[in-house]
Amino acid sequence: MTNNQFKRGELYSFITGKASTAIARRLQKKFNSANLNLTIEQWSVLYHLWKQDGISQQELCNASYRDKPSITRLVDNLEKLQLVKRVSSESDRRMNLIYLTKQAHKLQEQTMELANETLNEALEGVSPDNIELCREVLQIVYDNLK
Amino acid sequence: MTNNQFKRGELYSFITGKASTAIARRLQKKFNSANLNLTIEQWSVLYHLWKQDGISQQELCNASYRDKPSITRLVDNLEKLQLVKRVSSESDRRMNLIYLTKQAHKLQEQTMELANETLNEALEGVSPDNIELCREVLQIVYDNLK
DNA sequence: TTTGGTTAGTTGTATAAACAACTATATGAC
DNA sequence: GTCATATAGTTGTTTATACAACTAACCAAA
Repeated sequence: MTNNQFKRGELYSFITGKASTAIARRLQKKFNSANLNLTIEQWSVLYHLWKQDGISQQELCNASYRDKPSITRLVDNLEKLQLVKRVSSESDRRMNLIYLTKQAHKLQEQTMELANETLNEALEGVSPDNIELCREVLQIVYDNLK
Repeated sequence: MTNNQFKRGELYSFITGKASTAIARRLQKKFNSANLNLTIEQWSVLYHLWKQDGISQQELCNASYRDKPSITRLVDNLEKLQLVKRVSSESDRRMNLIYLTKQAHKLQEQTMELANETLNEALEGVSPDNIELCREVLQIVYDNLK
């Protein structure tokens, strides 16, 4: 019984923590080695803005699965680093539209390359089919819980 | 090129964040609903102590993939909650051996049941074979990066 | 037994997440 | 138009993580 519980627990630990934190740490170390003064969380916000610039903080919340205070503070820090600018929306003055600076645009290519590099290292020895299957399982997990 | 980068990025987000944080959040909500005044991180430390009581903080670091300051503070908070006690080792006075309290032992069954419940909800609709395959992929990812 | 290096743990500081309480703006019913 | 309600964002507080610098204890070579 207890034994069985711990078997599930091992499964739990694989799904929740180990692999994902290992990837994040590896990428963070690559950023640090490249003297990019940027956290993975800040990068993940830039990532959404590279896809679509000038979206609101609320849209950043939805895209990055964070709550509003988290985005407020991430945008605060990104503004301090002069990587984004808050621009009050003309049509709805409650909204801040977040725009990338020139400096942030310059970061895209280098950081995405480091992210791809990290992913290649992480998935070495895993077949494309198994990568896709794993991705599908994780998507189902997310959909089951959201 | 940029397009290709973003395809990898999507894969990246699945592996790193969404599924695992969704599971952790769901379990935390179950703890809160049950009026268990306990964070997932605190629970994960108790989890290792349920397997083996009286291990050192360093062993907790290794088991839970955290650095020493993280464990120091988690043990601080668990001590405040009267769930563990630090006992200085007789054989090596540098070491603290961490022991569960009676109260912590009582939490095991209930919290493991909630964890199993969460895992069942998360993996609904995923075949055992695919669960195992996904677990193996995540193990390889971890081994590749550690 | 002294010295130098290693290991276990703590403390300081910065960043981030979760939750609650708050302000300001917009919107819809009347 | 006024008022209730909803939405966008901010602020305060607690907990957690990462990294660096630190103390205390151990250990081994001289």
